[in-house]
Amino acid sequence: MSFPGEGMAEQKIRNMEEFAAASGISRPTVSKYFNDPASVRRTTRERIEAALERFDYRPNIYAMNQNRRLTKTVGIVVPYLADPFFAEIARTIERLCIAAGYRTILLSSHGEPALEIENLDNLRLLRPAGVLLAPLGRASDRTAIERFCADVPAVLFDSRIDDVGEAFIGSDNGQSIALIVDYLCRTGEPPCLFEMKTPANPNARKRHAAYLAIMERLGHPPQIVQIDGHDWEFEAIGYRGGLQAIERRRFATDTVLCSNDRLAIGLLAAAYEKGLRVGRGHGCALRVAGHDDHPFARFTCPPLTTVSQDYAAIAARSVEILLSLIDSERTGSISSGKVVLFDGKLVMRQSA
Amino acid sequence: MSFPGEGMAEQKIRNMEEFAAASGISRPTVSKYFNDPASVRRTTRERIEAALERFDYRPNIYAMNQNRRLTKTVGIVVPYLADPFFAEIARTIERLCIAAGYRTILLSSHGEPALEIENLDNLRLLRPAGVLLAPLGRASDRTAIERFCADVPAVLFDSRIDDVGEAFIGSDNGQSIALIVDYLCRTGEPPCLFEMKTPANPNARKRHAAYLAIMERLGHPPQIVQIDGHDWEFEAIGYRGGLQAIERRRFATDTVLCSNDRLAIGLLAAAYEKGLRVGRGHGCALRVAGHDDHPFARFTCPPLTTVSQDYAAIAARSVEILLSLIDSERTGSISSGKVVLFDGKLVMRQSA
DNA sequence: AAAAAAAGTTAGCGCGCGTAAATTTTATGA
DNA sequence: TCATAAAATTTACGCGCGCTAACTTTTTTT
Repeated sequence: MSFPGEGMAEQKIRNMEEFAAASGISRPTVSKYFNDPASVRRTTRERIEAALERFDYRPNIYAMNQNRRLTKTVGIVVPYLADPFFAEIARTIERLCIAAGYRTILLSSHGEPALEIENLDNLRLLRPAGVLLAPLGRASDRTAIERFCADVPAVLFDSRIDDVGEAFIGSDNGQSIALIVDYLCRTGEPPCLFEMKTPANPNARKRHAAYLAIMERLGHPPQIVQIDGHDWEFEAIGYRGGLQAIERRRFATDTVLCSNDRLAIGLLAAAYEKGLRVGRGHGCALRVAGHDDHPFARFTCPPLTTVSQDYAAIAARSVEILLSLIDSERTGSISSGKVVLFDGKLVMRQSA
Repeated sequence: MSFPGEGMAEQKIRNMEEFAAASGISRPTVSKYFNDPASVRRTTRERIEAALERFDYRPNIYAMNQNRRLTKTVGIVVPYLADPFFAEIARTIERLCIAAGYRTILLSSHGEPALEIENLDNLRLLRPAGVLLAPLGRASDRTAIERFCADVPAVLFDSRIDDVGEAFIGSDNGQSIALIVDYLCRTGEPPCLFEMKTPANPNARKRHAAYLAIMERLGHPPQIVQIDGHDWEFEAIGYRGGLQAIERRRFATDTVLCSNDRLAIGLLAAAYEKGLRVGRGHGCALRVAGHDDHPFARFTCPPLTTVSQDYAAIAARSVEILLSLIDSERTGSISSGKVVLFDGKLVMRQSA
């Protein structure tokens, strides 16, 4: 029954049964359509889509996921969402997953190992088709993550945990550190490395090692300034550590390479407070470089010279590998611990 | 059958039926327990929890949500997650919801109105118990949000849309702008207002109005510098607009009040590039103040003087109201458009 | 101690969909 | 044209849990 003035407001569709009846197609075929529109005949598809416009029905997610063997959702877990770097890479990943026909669920561990495990436990209940995981790193419960990866197809990115997960996508810290150190040495004094004493992130360790290697190759003695701090508030850590390092004259040269941009932002604030002019011009007392090309690095004073991580590529490749992994899970083929590292690019600004 | 050395590895529990049998309790009672552990007798609860330790069973979320009238999840929608301000307030909200026994699902509209609607559509499918929504503002599809709020208990925060949602929690822009303008006038020249021409956020309009009001009351002519930009990359907008404004000498006084901190961060970068020393000391050409006490405002050069939003209070109150709303939804009582505004506090740093 | 209240048990339906097997219809091509 | 393959349909069952009613047991009250 249709009332004048009600437009398309026909009967309310409550479930797939009713929708199938209204569209003149059997329910199993409609179900097939929703699982893969291309799996039904063109004429059938058109009839369903015509009905779809009239009734705007959408299948019940819970009922779908309860019965499907393969849930059409992928989980995304990042270590610290309040860091715009992770917010942006998560967003890029989300886009790609949705474009591939998956739902997405974004979780942040907020720097807490317990929360990381809780996130994985909760994810497991959702029976996701796959998971993209950027672990906390050192603080992560390796065993728990290993168990999780045994159950769920998982691709790790950003922070590597050796031999965990089906693949790892990240940056080549060796290449990027060599790049920036080489640049700094060519244009001025060799850099000191400014880093946390017990870094949460394994990248920091690789950067440390890469720094030692490149300095040795260039024939300079390594100068490392390690600062305290064990949470994810890197700006605050860099600021406090920077103040101390400046006061105690711990920087052996006038050039500092920070283990990451957020630390550098803190150091810039400390240098400003101490009246040290940062940059490479006349009258500058300090050169400061970072790593990552953080979204805010363009807007520091002075703008931060750094090495970019190609996070668009990291995101794209991570999703690509996960999807193929999900597919091979269905077909039964086996893939193993693939590692993909992308090169960083020098981003020259004013700070060094 | 129990194998030596296997420890607790007893039979695998597949569903609540099996778990109930293993724990010696009937399934309906176990179901009651999972819906509210306090609803069963203490001795029963202890028996269930003992079994829980042996088998680590957890009910199937999809089956639960399919049959429950009230899903134990709340949705959180923020306009732009790459802004640490929203990331942190979202986290605070998450904590509170989880503590209250709810699952949480975090979505970001990423500055795109279409995505905001999509988020709400997807949320609706999840039949959440309630939603905490920080809308995009001007760009939001008011009708769509209204429809959503008619179906789902929703509390709006941060950005108000008049007469939409059951409640709104935010900051008192009138109070906070008066506070900072008054401070700036007492300590130097009266401020110009630095804002976007067509701000995405309704708070910006209220701050504009509040600026006019307080300047009038203090007997100063208002000076407004409006800049172009219509996305959420406020730092970039503030930077470009700041460069132009400085070049064309559009600031009538030496003091600038930015509509928000991210704009201020951009302006600081522009001032630095133009060689304008920012601060309130001798030799400073410009005073810059912001609004919000953004997580990064402490680390700008110079550190940014601003007005803090009490986002802990905003988060707490939003959740509190939503939960009572959900509860009254069950009991049938009716509440109406409550509005709660929190005062800002002056955060004096070095930039003004 | 008996009576009342509370908690637990048994039994069974329903939710909305996936999926498999068997059957019928439609498209393909020689 | 007809045999054959491909697609769609029908039929039927199962997923894991919420929820209710009627009944039984345990606990609390007086």
